[in-house]
Amino acid sequence: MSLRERKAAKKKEDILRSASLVISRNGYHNATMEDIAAELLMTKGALYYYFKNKEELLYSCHDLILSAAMEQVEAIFSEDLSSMEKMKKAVKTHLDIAIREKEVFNLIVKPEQLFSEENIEEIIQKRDQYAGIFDRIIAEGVKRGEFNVSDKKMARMIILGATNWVQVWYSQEGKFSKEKIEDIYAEYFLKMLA
Amino acid sequence: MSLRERKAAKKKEDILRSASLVISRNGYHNATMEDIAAELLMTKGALYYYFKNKEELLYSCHDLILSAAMEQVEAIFSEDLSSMEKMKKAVKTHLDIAIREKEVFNLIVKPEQLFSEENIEEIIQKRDQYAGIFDRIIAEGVKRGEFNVSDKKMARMIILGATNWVQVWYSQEGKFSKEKIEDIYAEYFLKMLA
Amino acid sequence: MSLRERKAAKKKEDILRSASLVISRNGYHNATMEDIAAELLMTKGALYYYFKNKEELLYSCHDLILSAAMEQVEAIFSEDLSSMEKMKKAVKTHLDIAIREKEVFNLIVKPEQLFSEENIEEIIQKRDQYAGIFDRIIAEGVKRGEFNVSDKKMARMIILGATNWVQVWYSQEGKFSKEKIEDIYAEYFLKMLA
Amino acid sequence: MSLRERKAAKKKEDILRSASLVISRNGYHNATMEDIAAELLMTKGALYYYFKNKEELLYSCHDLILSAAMEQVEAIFSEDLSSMEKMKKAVKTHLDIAIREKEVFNLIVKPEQLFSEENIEEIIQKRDQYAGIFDRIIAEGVKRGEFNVSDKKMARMIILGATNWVQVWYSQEGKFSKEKIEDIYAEYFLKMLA
DNA sequence: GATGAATGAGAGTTCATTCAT
DNA sequence: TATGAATGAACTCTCATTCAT
Repeated sequence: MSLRERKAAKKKEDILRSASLVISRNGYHNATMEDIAAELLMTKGALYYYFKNKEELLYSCHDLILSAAMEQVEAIFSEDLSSMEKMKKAVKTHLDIAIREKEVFNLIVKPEQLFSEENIEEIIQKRDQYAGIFDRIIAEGVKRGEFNVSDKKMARMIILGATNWVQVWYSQEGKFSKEKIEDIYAEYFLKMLA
Repeated sequence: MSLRERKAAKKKEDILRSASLVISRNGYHNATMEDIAAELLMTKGALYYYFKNKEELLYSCHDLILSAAMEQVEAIFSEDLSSMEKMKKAVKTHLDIAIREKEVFNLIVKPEQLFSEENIEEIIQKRDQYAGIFDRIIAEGVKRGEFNVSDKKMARMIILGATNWVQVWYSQEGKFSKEKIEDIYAEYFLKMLA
Repeated sequence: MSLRERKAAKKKEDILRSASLVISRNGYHNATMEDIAAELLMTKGALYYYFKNKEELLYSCHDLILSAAMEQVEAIFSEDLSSMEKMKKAVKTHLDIAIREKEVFNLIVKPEQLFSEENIEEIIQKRDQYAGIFDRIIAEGVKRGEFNVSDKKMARMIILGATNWVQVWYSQEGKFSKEKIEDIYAEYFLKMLA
Repeated sequence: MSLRERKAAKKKEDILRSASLVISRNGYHNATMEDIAAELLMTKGALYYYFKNKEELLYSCHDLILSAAMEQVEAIFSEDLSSMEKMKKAVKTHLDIAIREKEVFNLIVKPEQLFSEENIEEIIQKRDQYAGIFDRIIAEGVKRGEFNVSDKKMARMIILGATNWVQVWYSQEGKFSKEKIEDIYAEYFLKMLA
């Protein structure tokens, strides 16, 4: 990658970060291109130099975070740990991202309403892929005799649902630290899976 | 209440129902005043006779559903049942509404972004009040020795979070019936609380 | 048609007239919705109450004129006249409209570049239909022995091409009156067809 | 002319050719600087090294073609031929260019709308000069007794109008070959002038 | 000479809201 | 009470043009 390309890539990342920020502040639907640009002291026109349109900018934003999350959780699955340990770490990772990326994470929620057909399929697929890692952890745990669940998929949905929800109510001012929350959530889930 | 007032109240309810429908169909941000009015064969101008503005219409919409939910869950709490039974019924009720009212239910999720200061406080308060009933069920269960949890509030958050999340992925075509989902969810939660 | 409807229809016509005017003044591509609205002391937003979008407004504009032209020329064809008389009158009518509606008439020229697939077919069809009347006049003249042409279609193309071109150079200030132009054109064409 | 200047002149020609191509493909108003540059694997910024702005580029484009046409038709006029032969050849040449340069040729149509005062005068003048050659052919033919027309200018306008119009409907797929069209047009015109 | 990047003005479009009738 | 009509602000997107490097 040439210097130019690296610079451009960096700029794209900056824009994505700015977009994430604005989305977090104003919510997805009130995040205008103007806002996103202003955050970087650019004009909105410049954004179109890097992204075809708003949808693609937002799509990239979403993709960036989901890809990172996937990488991390996949790595955890590959570690040499008990299934309970894996789940504990995976939940913590997921919570960590869900809290940190609050709003952007939310784009995953209703992609059908935000994205057009071009992108929607890839999004759904990636989302399923991500959820699939949790399924594999659970399945492995059941096989190893660590977990005992009546329905694996439903268990995963409860886990991801509850953790996704965290970003709805979580705020720095809350009485619980992020670490504390992560511990308690993991504990409850393991109890549920046991 | 005079006849005129009763007529107006009825019309308001009609509008709210229409709004719920449109929101469920198009998603919150794509529900225009025009759409809502069209559903009732009115013109959008008429809506302003009954509601000050869009926010208030949406607020009422949200309030209607939350109030109904509260009433039902409160009733369950007052019944003469074991805490486990109460929780099971409450979860089922909550799931039932979350699935049926999909989108409108979502207004609860990010009220800060949708409503202005005037309404926001009341919404948060009502939401907390609703969550409080679940807190009371858990507290009662702990006192009675039915439940055994390390942190009550967190347990409630997991339960409501997971159930709220249902509407994100649930769709009639899914392989699980609503009843089946309700049973499994209740089972997992009770295991978690035990 | 109710009073309301008639009022709306009248307004639509006003807009069309205004659009024609602005197009004539600024040229097709520089005629903005703002300009068209300003001409009527409206705001551009109001135009969207009457027309779905700019294309449809322009399409209606074009359709109005072409339809009127068609009606007139069709009537001439039905008259009890010699083919030469018919052609003379048809050419005059065509020239009359081409001169009066200068710019709007030009929309017919390159519809492929201005209109989307939805409208394009209908436009082409109508245009062909209009040209068809001239074809019929020529064919009739040939059958009656009044005209003597090697290729009917090509003759029509020359006639319509030359008359369409009039609006390119014609301007009130020119040394020829409209009537004079019409006479000379007709004379030349008849000589060509003889 | 220095080497440098010659190089620049060559590049200018390349750009003009590219511009013609893009205009022909997309139509005048949809030909962006970006498109024109891309055709030459340049960036649009570079175009501004050779041309002051878009208008001047387009002006040059137009000028190039008109100049070439003028040269050819002027040469025909100077040949030792009957007026009828001259007109036949001139018409064929004109048709040839009109068909080949379709869109660019169209710039001539409404120069008032495309060019600013700076260029407009020169364009009109050149256009009149070009038309003048046809006038001279006709005048010569009249003097020689080959042609018999009531109004020379009008005759020329019909001829150029009809031929200009060709590019509106002509397309390779048509049932007539370019040669056939040229023959028929010439035949009709000569009949008209006779 | 040429590029990548940015600007800024303006276009079309949408929609909550208002108001005379 | 309700409607038709209009407003105005906001938004996405485009493109000719500029300029440091």
